Amino acid sequence: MDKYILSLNPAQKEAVTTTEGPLLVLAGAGSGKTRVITARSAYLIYKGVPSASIVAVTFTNRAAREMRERITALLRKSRSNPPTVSTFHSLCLQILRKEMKHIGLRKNFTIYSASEQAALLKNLLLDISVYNKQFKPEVILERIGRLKNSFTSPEDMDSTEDDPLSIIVARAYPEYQKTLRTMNAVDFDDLLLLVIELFRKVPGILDEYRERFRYIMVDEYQDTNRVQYTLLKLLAGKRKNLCVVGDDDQSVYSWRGANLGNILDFEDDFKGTKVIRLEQNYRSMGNILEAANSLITKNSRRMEKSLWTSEGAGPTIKIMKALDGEGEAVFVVSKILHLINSKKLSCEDFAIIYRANVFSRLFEVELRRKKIPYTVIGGTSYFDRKEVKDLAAYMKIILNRYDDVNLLRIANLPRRGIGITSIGKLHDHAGNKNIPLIDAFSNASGMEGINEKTASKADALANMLKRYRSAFLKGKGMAKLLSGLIEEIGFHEHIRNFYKTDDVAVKRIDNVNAFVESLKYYEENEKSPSLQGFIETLALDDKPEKEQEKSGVTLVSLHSSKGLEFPVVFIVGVEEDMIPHSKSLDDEGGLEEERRLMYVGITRAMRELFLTYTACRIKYGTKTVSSPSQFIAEMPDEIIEHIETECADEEASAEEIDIKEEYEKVMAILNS
DNA sequence: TCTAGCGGTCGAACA
DNA sequence: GACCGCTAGA
Ligand SMILES: Nc1ncnc2c1ncn2[C@@H]1O[C@H](COP(=O)(O)OP(=O)(O)OP(=O)(O)O)[C@@H](O)[C@H]1O
Repeated sequence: MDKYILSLNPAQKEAVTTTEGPLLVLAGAGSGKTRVITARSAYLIYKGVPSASIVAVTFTNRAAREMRERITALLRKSRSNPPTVSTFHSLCLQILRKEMKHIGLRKNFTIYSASEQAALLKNLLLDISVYNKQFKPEVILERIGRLKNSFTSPEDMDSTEDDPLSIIVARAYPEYQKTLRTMNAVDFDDLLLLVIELFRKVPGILDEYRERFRYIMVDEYQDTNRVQYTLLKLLAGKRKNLCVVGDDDQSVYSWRGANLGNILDFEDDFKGTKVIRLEQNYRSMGNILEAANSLITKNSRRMEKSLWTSEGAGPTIKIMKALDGEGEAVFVVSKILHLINSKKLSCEDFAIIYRANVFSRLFEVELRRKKIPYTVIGGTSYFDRKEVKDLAAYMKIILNRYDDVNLLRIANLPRRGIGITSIGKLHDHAGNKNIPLIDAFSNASGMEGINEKTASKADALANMLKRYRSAFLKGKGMAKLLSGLIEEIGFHEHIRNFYKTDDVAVKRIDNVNAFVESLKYYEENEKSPSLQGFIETLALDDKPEKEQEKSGVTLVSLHSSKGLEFPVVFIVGVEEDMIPHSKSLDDEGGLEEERRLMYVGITRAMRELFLTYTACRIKYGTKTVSSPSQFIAEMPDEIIEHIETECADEEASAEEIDIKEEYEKVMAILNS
């Protein structure tokens, strides 16, 4: 520990040893902000503060996991437990699970993912007959989310707006909240909002948590929203031992309500705040830093900060134009191979960073072709696969019998003779009688418009789910149970029917098996495993350590790359309409946020940075001409170098023919 | 009630 | 290109 403290610079040291009162660490990329939080946590414990009194909040579960590991390593000698390190959402979920009775949530409530939210909203719009194809559920959800995150309850909604979308939102929002509660479900926003509601309603509980979390630290503070801010303010209470670190230039989540005001006004909101600036960058070589600095100064709305490095200039920044998306992938991967061989770098030293997750595919194909291992962060994981989501839906309705959305999903999957019309009738019946859908299934016999055969099928389904419910809730041998369920519903046959070709079906079945495996893994590695716990893991994307193998080249979106670092970084698809994204430009301040995103990407690089773009790209199935991003021109000419690609890799042209073939093969694997 | 096939659409990022 | 919703026909 002492040694670690010594390795900090004076400004960092001051931040670490200022343990009481509000503290704002404001600093640019790579200046050691995260390290301050890690060191400060360890320092507090070292000074005798119980670990249980400390909470550090990070933005992603991945970041939380890494920080926990680092702190644990620092504490090795003292044999203390690590403090709570968690995201806002996980932290709030933990609180809600314990205190749910105070705010009317029932046991085993479900967290709805984006697609479940959309399914719920769509059903409900149809029910109250305001469904309008023009306004997609996602658009309405975004508006609802914005209302929720500005603490606008359905009651105090401004009803003076009369454009069609606002009218629909006004009708949908109250229903949406009501339906979530009847289904004993919450969305991501609710996790935080309900905790705030709880704290306001039951001050005793708030006091309890204030006593418990005496020291609060927040990483990536620039990306917190009003709700998160409110939560922090409540928790910090009079003690105000709140330490936040952030960089206004790295605020890239305005679409989730991130509010720069939180960081800009921190000093006003917390009187007596100590502000510490860190100015030395320990991550990047000079040229990289210069490119980042000169880009970001094009933004008008920012806090002045300086950032320097004691490192040399290092290599120039390489800009590369490829013919098309595939050419870009071929170039990047051959460059990686080349650097691995010539500079003794390992795969883990490389990252390929893109604006949109779809980009990962092209690179995955090429990496596989060259047999280079890689890890994709974010995007659609195999937990998002249809067959996995179907099984998860079974588990969710088993866990929470009010979860109509997931019951609807699996009611006739695999086909069991309960068709759309019957489901519609059952749904209406449940709605009229105010009972959960599953009860309508059990009482289907004799219901108008439902024939006996269907009724008995519905009843059988309800019974089966009930049977599994009592078995699963024991929390033991769940993987076996799931296998049994898969068998009983004939899921494998269903998949074989559904996907005509053997190849694809086999892959899908592999996914199913992998899902069973991950449940098994969870059971074996969790102190007190439960169905609920496993499902939460899925919802919060909080996978256990070992399952998250982090080896090989990293593929990651610009957003998720925040906080990471790599010796060599490729930012790909650096094109107009991509970065800046065409859809971002309508928003107020959209261009500046895109520039910050680019800034985040650039500053991930330690030694070498490549930016690539294409001459044309396939968009929505048609070839479109692309042009380099305006951000490229915003970097000083002296430090950039344009390099040629055509024939950069001699093999490439010779292998051209193979590529097509292998491409198809690999795509088939990836798609399954 | 289910399936195949067609046509329209396309707003990315995350817990 | 991929996904969704609709329609025709079994
Ligand atoms: N005092 C120091 N001496 C040497 N290296 C340091 C020091 N502080 C931090 N570093 C190193 O600098 C790099 C960046 O640190 P860190 O991730 O904490 O920065 P950050 O400000 O959180 O960056 P970002 O905002 O870009 O996420 C890390 O590799 C870290 O180990």
